[in-house]
Amino acid sequence: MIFHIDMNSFYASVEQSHDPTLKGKPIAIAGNPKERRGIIVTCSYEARAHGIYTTMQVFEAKRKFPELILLPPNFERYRTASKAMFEILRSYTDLVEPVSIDEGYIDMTELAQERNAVSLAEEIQQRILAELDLPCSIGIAPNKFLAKTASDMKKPMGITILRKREIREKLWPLPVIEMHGIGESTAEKLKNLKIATIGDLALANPGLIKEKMGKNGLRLQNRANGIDDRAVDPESIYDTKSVGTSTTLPIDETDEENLRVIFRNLSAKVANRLEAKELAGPTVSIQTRSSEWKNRTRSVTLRNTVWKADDIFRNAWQLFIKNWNGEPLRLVGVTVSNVAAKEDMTEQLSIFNFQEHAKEEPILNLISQLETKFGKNVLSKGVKLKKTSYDSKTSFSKDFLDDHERK
DNA sequence: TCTGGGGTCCTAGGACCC
DNA sequence: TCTGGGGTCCTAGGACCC
Repeated sequence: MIFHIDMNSFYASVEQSHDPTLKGKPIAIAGNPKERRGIIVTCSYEARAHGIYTTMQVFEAKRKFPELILLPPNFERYRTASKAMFEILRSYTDLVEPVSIDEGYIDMTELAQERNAVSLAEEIQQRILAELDLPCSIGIAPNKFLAKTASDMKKPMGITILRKREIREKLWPLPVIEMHGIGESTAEKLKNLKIATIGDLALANPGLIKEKMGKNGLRLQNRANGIDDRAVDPESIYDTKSVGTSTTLPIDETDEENLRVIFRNLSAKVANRLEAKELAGPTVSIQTRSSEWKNRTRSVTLRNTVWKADDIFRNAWQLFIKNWNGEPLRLVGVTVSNVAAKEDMTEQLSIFNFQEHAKEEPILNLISQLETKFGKNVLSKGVKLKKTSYDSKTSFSKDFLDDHERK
């Protein structure tokens, strides 16, 4: 018995709860109202009634509906409300899995033995409304996928049950694009296979699906048949894989010095967030988006984990300089991935300490540059960094030598 | 309607190991 | 000198979600 709780236009609702004079009014949260590239992040139902929607450009929204009340985001406020909401959920069971700031699953199997599921959902919904002044929709179903689908069916303040035996009647008539996990691209692919509705997908030949769409296709087909065995996992929230930040630039940028400053700032931001979460990781990557919307990523995996702004920046900048052809850039980003809790990396600590205090900085810098340029495999396994010397004879992998020995 | 910023997962190829 | 079969790790790109 899984519940999916989905907060209704969360940011806008939090603002309305914070300032009740905004209730019943068309409001929207916009990234940066003054920026040319600001977009609508969330808007109230009143705003939606006037054709305003998420991802719409701010100037377009204003043009369409001049009376729209625009508010800057206040993420601290949203995080606080989110925490309080999940605390209410946890007062029912520990089996709470936050999915994002405004939605999560709870496994109510045990509680539903003694109490009616709908009345439990009503109570949760009423408590969130009474205690936090926030509306939500709840989906009730035998698994995550159906619960998520159900919570989407009635908004705001809906409670929807989706039983397995109702799939044919309630789920199958919907177009595939409505399905969680299917976006524009997959919908287009399915269209070419003459699959238009979720029912078409459910009943399609699995061999064909596997052939054309791989294992993801089969998973989607299972979901269409109401099959989903994912457990509610309260720990998943602690399982951060990457920490990154990116920014769309005010103008398409071509100036290397400006870009250097931007990369420095992005690296510092990532370092701060890693620090706050006590995470570090060995992989540094950069993202760029050209003025023609061409996206690129470049990454390097180092022998050490990094978390400091300087180390992140040094590697990010090397990656950038190595790959940038001078084209105007609309967006740049920096990410550290494969992260893990810092205290879990005791094995690495001696290397860090050594690196921090090394007198051999030129050597370490050289290694770092080589790694950025040629990848981690520049150094073969079992390389020893000695206190006073670096044994170059045994330290380069075969591949690297084949290509670069002479140099 | 030409589109922000935070993420996760998957695929495919290549290098490498035993 | 060329060959199986099992596997891991890394990189780049893409789809998707909120």
